[in-house]
Amino acid sequence: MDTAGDATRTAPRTARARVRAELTREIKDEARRQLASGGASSLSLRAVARELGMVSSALYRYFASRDDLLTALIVDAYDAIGAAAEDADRGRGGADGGARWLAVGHAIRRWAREHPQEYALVYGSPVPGYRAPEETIGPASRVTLVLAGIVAEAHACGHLELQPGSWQIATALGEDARRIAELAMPGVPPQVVVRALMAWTQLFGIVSFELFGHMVGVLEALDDFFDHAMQWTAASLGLVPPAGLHSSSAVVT
Amino acid sequence: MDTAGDATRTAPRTARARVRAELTREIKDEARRQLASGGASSLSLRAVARELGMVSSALYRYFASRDDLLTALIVDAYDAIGAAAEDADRGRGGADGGARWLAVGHAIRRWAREHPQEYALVYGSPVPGYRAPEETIGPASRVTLVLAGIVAEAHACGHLELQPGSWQIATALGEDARRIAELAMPGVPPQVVVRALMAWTQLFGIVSFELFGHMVGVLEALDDFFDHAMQWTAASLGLVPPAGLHSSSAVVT
DNA sequence: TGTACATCAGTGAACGCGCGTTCACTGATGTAC
DNA sequence: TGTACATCAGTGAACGCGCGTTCACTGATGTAC
Repeated sequence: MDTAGDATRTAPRTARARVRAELTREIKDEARRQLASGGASSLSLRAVARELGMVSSALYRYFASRDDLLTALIVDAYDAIGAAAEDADRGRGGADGGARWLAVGHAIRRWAREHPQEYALVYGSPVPGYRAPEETIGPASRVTLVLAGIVAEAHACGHLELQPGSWQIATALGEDARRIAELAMPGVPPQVVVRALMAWTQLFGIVSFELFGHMVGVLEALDDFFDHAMQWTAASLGLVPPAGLHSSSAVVT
Repeated sequence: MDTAGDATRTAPRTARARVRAELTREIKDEARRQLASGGASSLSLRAVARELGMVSSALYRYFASRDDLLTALIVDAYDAIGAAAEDADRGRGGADGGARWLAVGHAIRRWAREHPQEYALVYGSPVPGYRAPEETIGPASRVTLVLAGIVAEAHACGHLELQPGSWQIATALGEDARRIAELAMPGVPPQVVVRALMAWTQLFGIVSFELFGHMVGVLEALDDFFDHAMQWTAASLGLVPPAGLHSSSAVVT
């Protein structure tokens, strides 16, 4: 929602700038296409240039090196998955933490299944010889902040039902939890923060196992399993009263 | 525990065969070393040969192709992680499911941290252009069977404390669970099987996030967090009475 | 509105490199009698 | 124990390929006056 003035100031002014923005996009699109059919290590500047009808050296007007192009793709992937999570959560502010948790979880999984190589680029094995620069940190945390926000808001509204049972937390872990709470889930007690971290790793653990082939021959009802796991983690976080979960068809993908 | 006759029949008889076995091992060792410093895609037959003082074509006496060598490394990695799990569980048969679960979980994580690139080879993004042949299936399931065995034996001994609360399971998921129970955890009810699948993905989800860099700047007390998560999943499986878990120092890595 | 200059995009050739795999070969090791 | 032949390991040259990156260049687009 920019003002007209801001829009014209950030939008490309000259024809040259417009063409440049367009071609930058086309290069990334073609690179993504190559990513989809062969993974990060088979992404080649020459092949991208060839496919776009350019000479390979021309790409250096747009990206300083192959690693720069890779970084742009990584940032885009983080941004895309973050946006998918934000979109799924938009307009659901406040009340029903359980429904929000399920909606965001399913949105993350859906994006991952639709973009398996981009998912692998950011959540798979690190690309050998590639060091992620700092500019990836912000986009990387978007999706995590959506999940944390759900817990934080449920807590702020007093909707978090704390689980019974005293689970002691080791000192160092407790400090981490307090730090994380301050950053992303203000006021949320350490026990819940730790449980949120478990839910976070649970979610991505399932999605990664699915996409990386470890469920083949093991599980077939992948949708059901994921939904079940999301309901379980929602309950373990206190986003939902444990007795209230019976049907797995509450949220349909 | 072979008989002497079997041993002599399977052991290399001639000098040639002994040298061949030795060199095969050396090739894989060197390949592993290259894996450790650059990932699967930077594994090169020529570089391996160079390092061993051979000519590159000589490797084709030992492995029919680069993919064949990669397959051997994958099988070895699965076998190594499976053996690590089995070793940690050896001699603990029967009684204390919680302790076994923790010991095996920590052993898996320890192996992964000591062999990050081998872990990434099997649990990270699939190697582009490489299709895992059937011979990897057996070794791949070793580690999983150890975990399943702990749950199965706890159940068989009547030590499994079923969690309260009725969690309905979708039909298709229930069928998967029954099939898995038959294969790996006979007699274990579907609810527990599903919870075991969640514990399984939770475990590898944490290890992968750790090794692939997603905990950097988030969590520092990685040991504590993993131990906490393992205790939590053990309790959720009923391997341990929920009230019995207080200290996280029960199992030391 | 028109000119002079600066900026930029894209070209094409080249550098230097490493890769997987094949093939005809030499010489050593193993086997059968 | 000794000889004749078969098997195998390793060599070295070659094929054909693709890659990232640099560089001097041409011609088009934009800017300042």
